[in-house]
Amino acid sequence: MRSRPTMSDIAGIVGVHVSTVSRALDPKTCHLISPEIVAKVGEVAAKLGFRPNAAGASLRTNRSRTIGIVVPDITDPVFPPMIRGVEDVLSERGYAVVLANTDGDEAREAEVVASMLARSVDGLALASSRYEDKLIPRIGDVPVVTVFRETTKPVAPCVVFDENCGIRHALTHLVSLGHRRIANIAGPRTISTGYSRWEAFERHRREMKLPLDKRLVVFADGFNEQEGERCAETLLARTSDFTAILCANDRLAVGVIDVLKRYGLRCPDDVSVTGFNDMPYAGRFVPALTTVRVQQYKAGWEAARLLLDAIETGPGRRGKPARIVLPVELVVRGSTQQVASKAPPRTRRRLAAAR
Amino acid sequence: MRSRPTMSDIAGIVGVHVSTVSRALDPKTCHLISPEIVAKVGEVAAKLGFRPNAAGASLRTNRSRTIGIVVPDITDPVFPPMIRGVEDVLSERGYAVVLANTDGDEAREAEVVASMLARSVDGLALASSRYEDKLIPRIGDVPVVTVFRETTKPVAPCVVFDENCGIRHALTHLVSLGHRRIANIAGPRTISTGYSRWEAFERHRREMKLPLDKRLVVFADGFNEQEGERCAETLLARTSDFTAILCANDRLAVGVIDVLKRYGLRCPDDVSVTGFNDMPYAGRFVPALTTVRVQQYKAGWEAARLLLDAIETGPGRRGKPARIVLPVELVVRGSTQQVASKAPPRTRRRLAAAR
DNA sequence: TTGTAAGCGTTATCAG
DNA sequence: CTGATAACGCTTACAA
Repeated sequence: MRSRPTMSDIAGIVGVHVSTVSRALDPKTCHLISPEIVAKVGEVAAKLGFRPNAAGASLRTNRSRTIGIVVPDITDPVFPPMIRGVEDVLSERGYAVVLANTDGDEAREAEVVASMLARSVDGLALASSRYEDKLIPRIGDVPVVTVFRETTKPVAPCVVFDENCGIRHALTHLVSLGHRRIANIAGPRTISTGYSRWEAFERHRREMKLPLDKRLVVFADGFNEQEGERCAETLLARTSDFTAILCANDRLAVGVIDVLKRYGLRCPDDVSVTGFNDMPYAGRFVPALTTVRVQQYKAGWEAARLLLDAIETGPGRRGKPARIVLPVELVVRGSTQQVASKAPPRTRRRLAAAR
Repeated sequence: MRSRPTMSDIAGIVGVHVSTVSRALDPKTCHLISPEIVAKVGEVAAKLGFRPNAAGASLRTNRSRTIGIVVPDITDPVFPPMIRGVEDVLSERGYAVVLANTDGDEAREAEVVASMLARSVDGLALASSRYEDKLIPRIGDVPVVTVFRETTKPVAPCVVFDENCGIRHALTHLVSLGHRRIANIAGPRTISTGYSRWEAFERHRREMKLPLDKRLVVFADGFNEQEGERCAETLLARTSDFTAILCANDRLAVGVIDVLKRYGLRCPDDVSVTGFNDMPYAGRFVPALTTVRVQQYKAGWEAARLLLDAIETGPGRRGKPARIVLPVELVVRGSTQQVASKAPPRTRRRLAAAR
């Protein structure tokens, strides 16, 4: 019927005071204690299987050696590597990670953040923030970083990807294959990746002097296959006058390709498709996705470093928060191909046939 | 410079004692307090944005409304849906989830479990346990369930899949396609899935009177693509006299298919391959994997229910712990095919050519 | 180098 | 119905 051993238990056995035990056990203060006692205390602690009660320490210090990670949905394959990156950095420093999903719901996000704050997390990594975020300023004085995403106003440090460069690479690639009429399945502009990938597409479309046709741009309400399908349907209902589709992420691209197939259009033969993220296994899909590779694990890793910095330097918030932009890389695979040279584009012909 | 509001703050404002505030705020005890005070307290709490300090409560009650999930690697696609299942059940009940990876390392697992126990988790969901597990009995009196895996001795409730049935389905399927010489890339027998899938293979191989050839069985040291590749190399170095390979999971199968391709063998034309788990996107791979679908999300969901039961009924340890076996389903896709009818098998011919 | 004592925020027990 | 009080396990001035 023994409950967990406490410092008093150890103190009792060794014959010293709890505070001595506390000091002996803490690497930062154990030099204040005579080596013999430190040894003795360590020994007894080990024998009893002592584990400091985090609640006691947390109550006293207002720190919990716990950080929170908030993601829209852990089931989206881009997040696990990021989470792993955070965990690898933090667990080495003795931090535990509490995880929550929001499904992109703002109210839910507020709830889970509140629940984490109630648990005195020492920091928060948010992969769920909106571009115009109202939540972060309300968090107060616990360090926050955003990862994969950022906010319009630089209210917290962030780790993001070079979206602009990624889109430019994808577009340049398509153009180099002879594509001119390129559709864009864009992400939700309410979150930074959606916004900036769309903006980059428009910018480079202009710079590359590609034709402007508003029908070729469709906005998804989320980054998933289902939305990819819906947007592809919308696109095809508007026009079939395109030879390539640039998608704001891989899951959208997957949905798009499904719909193309359903309409009797082949990818890449009839329509080239690009994604973004290089999600795990994207190279094994049929067709293998041409996409922009981002460093998911690295992003989590860097976010954790940022968080540790902020936690350990205290609230020394001077100047703008850090903004780490990770480089990206185009990965050319099977979903893109030289445009069919002869007019009329196969797209149009096949679509007509499919109807 | 305001720190987080506490119950005393509320008590001060409302003009009652902290204990009254505590009672008023707790749904279980608020009926003891006059409705007006309950209302008033609730109001002030809301206005201040009060959040109970979990550390205080935890210190007092020895419960934290937190549970731990331990997985080998969150980056393995089978785990996120399971984790999501756990989270969905628990977060609704106000529990937070702390997550840790072990990479299958026993010492690491002991560490993270200890770290979670130090944080007074109310329960533990382990997807990282070994078949002969020494850790669980040492955990003491906090409820544990294993998920995806079980232990030889039923030391904790578990949620597992009907491995035996799954393997039987896969094998029956291959046999119905005319395959007789079927290799098995088995998982590590140190964990229950590896062991029971291998055992099921042997059992049904005998029952179906398939030829016994020890060269056709190779054991992986882990459930990943790299091990799949290594085992396929080993297999091919031993013999090429088989027409199908049953793999203990999808990631092994993916690795196996890579190696086959490298050797100039096509899947499924030359060799049929089956996986296990139906990991996310397995149907989009090339070739689309024929595999055994398991209910990953459901497993997490059930595990969480089991944990809640155990937590809320207290240590009512009577009889054997629950063992939930979830049904599985064969999903036939593109990686299996009728065996080439004419001898000699193409396998042998192509392999010779490849050398 | 070690002991003392206070207190972190909450809840449970006991009075009133 | 409400208040007083103690205690959970730990850290940290401060005192010795």
